[in-house]
Amino acid sequence: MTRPQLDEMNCAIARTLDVIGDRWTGLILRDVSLGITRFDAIQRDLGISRRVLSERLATMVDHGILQRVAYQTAPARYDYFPTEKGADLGLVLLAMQAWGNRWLFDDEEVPLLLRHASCGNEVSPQIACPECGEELRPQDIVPVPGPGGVDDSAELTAALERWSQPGG
Amino acid sequence: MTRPQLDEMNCAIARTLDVIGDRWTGLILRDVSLGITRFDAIQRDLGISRRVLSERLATMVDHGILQRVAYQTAPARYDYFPTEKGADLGLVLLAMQAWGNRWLFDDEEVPLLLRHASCGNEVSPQIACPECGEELRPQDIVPVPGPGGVDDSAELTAALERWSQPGG
DNA sequence: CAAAGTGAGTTCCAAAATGGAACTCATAAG
DNA sequence: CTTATGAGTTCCATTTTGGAACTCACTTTG
Repeated sequence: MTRPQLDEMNCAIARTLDVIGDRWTGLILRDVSLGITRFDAIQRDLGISRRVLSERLATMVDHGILQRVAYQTAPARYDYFPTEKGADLGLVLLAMQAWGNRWLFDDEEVPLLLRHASCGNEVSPQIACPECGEELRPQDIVPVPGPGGVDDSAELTAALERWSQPGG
Repeated sequence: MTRPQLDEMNCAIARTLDVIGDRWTGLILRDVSLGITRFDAIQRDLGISRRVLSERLATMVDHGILQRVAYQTAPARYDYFPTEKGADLGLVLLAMQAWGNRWLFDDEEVPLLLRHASCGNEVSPQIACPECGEELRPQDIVPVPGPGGVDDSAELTAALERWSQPGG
């Protein structure tokens, strides 16, 4: 086993990390979403090695989160755009940005704010419960086994049982 | 420059990725949050190399997202718990889980659902605008420069200008 | 009392991933 | 004819990783 087989783990977080769990993929997606869509522009903006950028773009296309669109032929030149699947990762990026703004910058040093286009307000996104509308804090959430059954490790099984105990 | 200096980039996502941007940190935090709090238990659950786990736990403590608490001395043995800063990363993990459940599993194969404790419903978290309450989709958000000024790359400056143009 | 088990690491090596610079190839611009 | 642009690829030295074995301080089992 060379890289860990995260994509075969029975866990949505593990499989998601198989797609975006490295230092560059998230930043490439950010650039592409902001409109920095070409190889050289991304390379200059991030300072990433061309070798790694080339390989990352290819796996992102493989994973279906980016699409590669020629804007000219002879010589072939390309833009990269997020697919729907890739754009949907925007929520993950937003959550990272909100966390980074809160914990890694002083208030007056925050480099980029997020504005909700339809209401015009600056926002630090909160996750809300789509059922009751309340703010959803991580500590308000309990994990419950899904329909996919649980062929989990002994450790996880034990941990999940602890959640369903009274004191959980 | 050995590792890329993401933590010095003027970008909240980059700095956040400096903290959690690898294949293991998110999963370790998941385990610890679920109640798998000890070295050997995490190692068995994830199948991570002991060498890497040891190093990751140390940097997570350095970054202030985990705390290491002795539950016995002689020999010293430890639990790891999320700090407030670490627990706050839960939103990022929730967003990853929601994305993974949606895009990487068939409906009937989803291994773990999330239940909102106070309302009892299963949820796939949505990000909501705290100002107007509407669901916040990534495409509804425009980036605007924050108080920290922008000593950005030419690429990013150009991209941000494009956002504020009519067609943006 | 000896042997085996538990828990949290550390040490070592081979294999894989990375950064960075130089190179390629096609075409356009001066 | 020289330089520039854009999207890569090739090569090498350095880092990071996986994995197995080892350590050290007890505790439990027989």
